[in-house]
Amino acid sequence: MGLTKTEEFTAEQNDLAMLGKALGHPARIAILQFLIRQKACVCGAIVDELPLSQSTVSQHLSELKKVGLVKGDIDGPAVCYCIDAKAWSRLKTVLNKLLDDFKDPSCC
Amino acid sequence: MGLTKTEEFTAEQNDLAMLGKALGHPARIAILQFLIRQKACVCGAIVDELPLSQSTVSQHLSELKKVGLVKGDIDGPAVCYCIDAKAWSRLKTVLNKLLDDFKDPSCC
DNA sequence: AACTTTAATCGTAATATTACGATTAAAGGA
DNA sequence: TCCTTTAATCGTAATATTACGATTAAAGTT
Repeated sequence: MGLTKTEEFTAEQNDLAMLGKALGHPARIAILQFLIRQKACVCGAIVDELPLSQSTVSQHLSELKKVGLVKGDIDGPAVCYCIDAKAWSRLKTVLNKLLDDFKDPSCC
Repeated sequence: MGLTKTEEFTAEQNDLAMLGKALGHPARIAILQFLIRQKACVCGAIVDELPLSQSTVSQHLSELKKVGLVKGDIDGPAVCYCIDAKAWSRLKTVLNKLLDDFKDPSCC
């Protein structure tokens, strides 16, 4: 086992879970915060900022790219990463839909 | 390895990551949605709703309890679960702080 | 062409997560 | 008291994640 039963859940549930998972590591939160703060965002600058090796940072970046939150533009031998505005706004929508659905305690 | 370097990140980053991780599985999203929808929320009802075994659901519930999003009140031999309104509102605050920090593409 | 810089990928080891059946513990009912 | 119901925990197996060093690939420079 150890294999998530993706097929058994709705697309919305899997979508939210994928995004949540992407946010589920402090290094990836740190990367996103850094990309928000900085306007220039060469990969090397992220590596310098984080207490992790280059290969590990690259792995985290690739998770964030996989869910689309971050995109990278090749710039010479370097890569300029940044937040994908469209994906970010979708993240907000999807997450706020869940967050705002809960209104009233009313139980327990 | 395989061990997250928690000490190297800020409390805020770890906090956000913990919450994100809790949302990072479709079963846990489904549980939260169910708890939002239903007002009564006996554990057995959640097990019936999900395509997972009782023990697996219990494990997911315990993850959600660990981060405080869900609390359980013992009610005879059953347990009534519900969303912790305070934790939920903290989740909203913390998450929206991150989400709203990003304004402008301006890069790449 | 040879060299440098930059980032992705490979290989590997350790730890974590997911899932299930079986067992246990707690509470109520017969 | 014994039995039933309900949910947590245990034990276990499979898969996933995290992290690193080493290597590779791509792009520019000399």
